[in-house]
Amino acid sequence: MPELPEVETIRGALAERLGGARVVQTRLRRRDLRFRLPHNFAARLNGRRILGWGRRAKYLTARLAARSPWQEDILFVHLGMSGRLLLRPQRLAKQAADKHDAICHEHDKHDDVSHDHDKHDHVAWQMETRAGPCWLIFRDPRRFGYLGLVAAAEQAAHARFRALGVEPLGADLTAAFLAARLKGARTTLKAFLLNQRHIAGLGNIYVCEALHRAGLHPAQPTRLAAAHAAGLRRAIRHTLRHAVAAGGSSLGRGQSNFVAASGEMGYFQLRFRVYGRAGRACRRRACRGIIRRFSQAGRSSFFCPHCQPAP
DNA sequence: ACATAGACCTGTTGGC
DNA sequence: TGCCAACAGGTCTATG
Repeated sequence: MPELPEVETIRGALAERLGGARVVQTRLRRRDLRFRLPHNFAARLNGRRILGWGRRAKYLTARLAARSPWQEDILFVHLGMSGRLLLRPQRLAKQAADKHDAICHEHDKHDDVSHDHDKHDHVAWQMETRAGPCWLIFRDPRRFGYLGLVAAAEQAAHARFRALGVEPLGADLTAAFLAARLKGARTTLKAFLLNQRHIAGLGNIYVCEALHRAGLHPAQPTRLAAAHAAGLRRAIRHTLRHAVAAGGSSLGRGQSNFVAASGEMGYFQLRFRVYGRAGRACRRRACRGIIRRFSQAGRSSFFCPHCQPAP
């Protein structure tokens, strides 16, 4: 789910709903996420006000007000593959929490929201907002996601952040920068764009989409593609901006895997040009190509053989 | 420096 | 219907 557009969509929703909120309490159900939760995690959060919600690459960040004698901290959230953040009104979430704590009787599995707790809800925060109390829930079945805390002044140097490349929608991603990095790399476009050390925030979906928009084959060597840096840059930014405007993507049928904080979901998946469309017609006007899928570094790549000629 | 494979987890889907 | 294999938005590590 969560590539840059999804995280950005969640950030926007949280900023709206939880801007200036105060953490009342933190409930932990399991600490063994991809990385273990920090010690004193709950104690370091409880009582603090959230000054703002941000995003760096695929990380969601919350800036926590200084509490003497400490300084401002950053709470960061990586959603991994299956992570979600859910907002629940106080009453419903309390029922869910109590029910969960009461050690799992069998519970009915239909869609009654008042029973909508889940065995994969690992962390829950009770928040006091302008509009009243509510719960923010971190749910992640696969537990590839994780949370962390870092002093605001040390964020950039933190192990999870220091190696990250430029923001794809930021001013640092210039054609010249991209061309230089492409020339210096000895790999394929697909691997290059997935590598967060160059550009941070793209994942499998948006790399496939951006390469199609740019007319470049995912297996093309980066050195040969350096001449197309300007077009590739444009395609990346175009793809991401459209996806953010559409509220990100939600994959899976019936039940969305991406639910923004307030419950709405993204619609960009309706506009995929290549991702998940193997065997279907290319969507570019007047193109008769059929989308193909192949495996690259263990991940699926999708491309149109007409628009993206083999290297 | 890079490619590949495997690891970490659980859930869903498609074929037989 | 059941069972099983393949696959899924992401890193991270080990090995060649």
